[in-house]
Amino acid sequence: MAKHVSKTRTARGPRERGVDRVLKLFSYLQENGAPVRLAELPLALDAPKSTIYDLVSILAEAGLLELRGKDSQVYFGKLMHLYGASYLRANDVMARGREMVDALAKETGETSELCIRLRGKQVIVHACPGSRPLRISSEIGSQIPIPWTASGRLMLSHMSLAEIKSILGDEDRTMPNGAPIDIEAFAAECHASKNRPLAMTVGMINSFTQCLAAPITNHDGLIEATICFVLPIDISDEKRGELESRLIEASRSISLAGSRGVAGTGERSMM
Amino acid sequence: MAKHVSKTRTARGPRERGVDRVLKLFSYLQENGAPVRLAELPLALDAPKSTIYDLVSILAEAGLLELRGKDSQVYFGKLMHLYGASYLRANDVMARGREMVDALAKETGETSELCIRLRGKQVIVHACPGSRPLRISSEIGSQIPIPWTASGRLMLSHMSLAEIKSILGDEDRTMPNGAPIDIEAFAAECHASKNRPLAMTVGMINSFTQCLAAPITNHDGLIEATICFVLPIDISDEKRGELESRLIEASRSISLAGSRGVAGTGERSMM
DNA sequence: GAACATAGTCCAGTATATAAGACTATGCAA
DNA sequence: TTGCATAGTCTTATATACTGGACTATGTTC
Repeated sequence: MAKHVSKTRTARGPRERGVDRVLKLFSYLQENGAPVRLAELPLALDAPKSTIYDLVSILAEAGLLELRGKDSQVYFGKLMHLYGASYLRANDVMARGREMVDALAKETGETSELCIRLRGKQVIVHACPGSRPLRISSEIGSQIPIPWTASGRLMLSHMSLAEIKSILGDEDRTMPNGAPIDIEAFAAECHASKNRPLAMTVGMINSFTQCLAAPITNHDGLIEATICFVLPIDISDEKRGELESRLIEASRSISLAGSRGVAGTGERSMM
Repeated sequence: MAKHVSKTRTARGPRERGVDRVLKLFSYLQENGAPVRLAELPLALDAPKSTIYDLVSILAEAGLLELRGKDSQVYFGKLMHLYGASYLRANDVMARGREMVDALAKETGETSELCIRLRGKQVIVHACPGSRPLRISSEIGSQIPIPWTASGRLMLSHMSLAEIKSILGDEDRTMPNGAPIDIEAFAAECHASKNRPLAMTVGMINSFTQCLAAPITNHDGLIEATICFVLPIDISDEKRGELESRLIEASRSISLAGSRGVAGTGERSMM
């Protein structure tokens, strides 16, 4: 009894669920970053032609996708934008995070980013390039494994070892240099960053940048996102000190949980 | 052989497709405008509990929805926002439309809106309230039947009678006062507004506002959206003249089709 | 405590969505 | 023309997603 073979979403049977195909389709479009020919999708997604044509026509009719031109370029549609905007409206945290990124970049001249976590990946949802002659910029929407970043550690700091294991896919368990991570040690690092107002990565992804990150918490005190500076590695200590305190201040001001000393011990009370 | 009972998406069998349930779920969340208790959804959507719990958990895991709090409030998730932002990035027309709305509102002090069409409805995707003491504002995301607006007529101007019939649902075929519309006459009105640089509705939705709308076209010359002013009905002719020309200028500047001299009078024949 | 209400989980049967693949359509080249 | 390649449509079968409904869990009222 109770085999539960396919509890995971990754099950690969002879048939796959429509919803799952849709999720993969969205993900592929996002990854691709630009419209894709409809005829190309079945191959790209390793899915039957009939299924894809069917689903795309449903989604396009609904407005979540859009078909354009005579070669049927497929991409996200207006409805997706509308829903995305609704998300923002309901999430002061995220909306204010975006504004803060713009403000910080303008004020300090440094590249600023707003990051979230999706499963075992960190995603840049908003960024504003700094005014340095040599711009350090990352593509919006680009995803990197959580263990590669300090801000990722912040975002996992409240999770148990088991939870951390469950969200990290196989491909998220190696470092940029290819070395496999030690999960237990990694989880310990995450827990160590709990309640820290700031995290920092030096030269982890590439050798000429460092990253300062601060957590943004929602009303439940959970870390929903991080706000970051991406800096050249040779910045002066003085300058960095300034940026650090500015970032902490920023993250306090947009976080909703009472960072009022209690920090986490609150009654939950839920508005 | 070939009955095709259910070519339409509206088919109501004993079972309904997962994708369709998902679309309705999204639509309901959007309509509701705020998080909804998970337990409430099966009733609201007239769907089986098991199905909804299943789908929501998939979508939440993926990040398209988010579950919050101990009473499981459901709403759009971060991934939706990310995809919506991708849509914007790929659509200069739409992105610039939003900026223009903000600029117009600031410059003229009048309420400005960006509208699109979804099936037979017009949707406000972006708005910026004016600076009048008595603000005229509409909810972002609110939907009204196409025939109620002038900007709706613009958005249908390129469609055949048959197409117009096919996109208008039953509920889109009555006027605000309850009178049914005459489709043929309505289609003629749409066609009449083809290539017009401006459309105008006076007191159609309520008796104290008028609406000026101008089309925004994409690279294919199709009308993707409209940009509008919502004005009090008693505005002076002089002021209105100013706003009209400003709006036309704005729509020209963000439209992508070659408004290069040809500007409406060119080929294209049409009536 | 018992009685009830509200939330959420789990399981097995069957209506049907997915998938395979034949088919049509279009374009391009020899 | 024929041959080949790429796009898209349509139909049938069967693996399974959706469903109904029983079940557990939690909270509230008497």
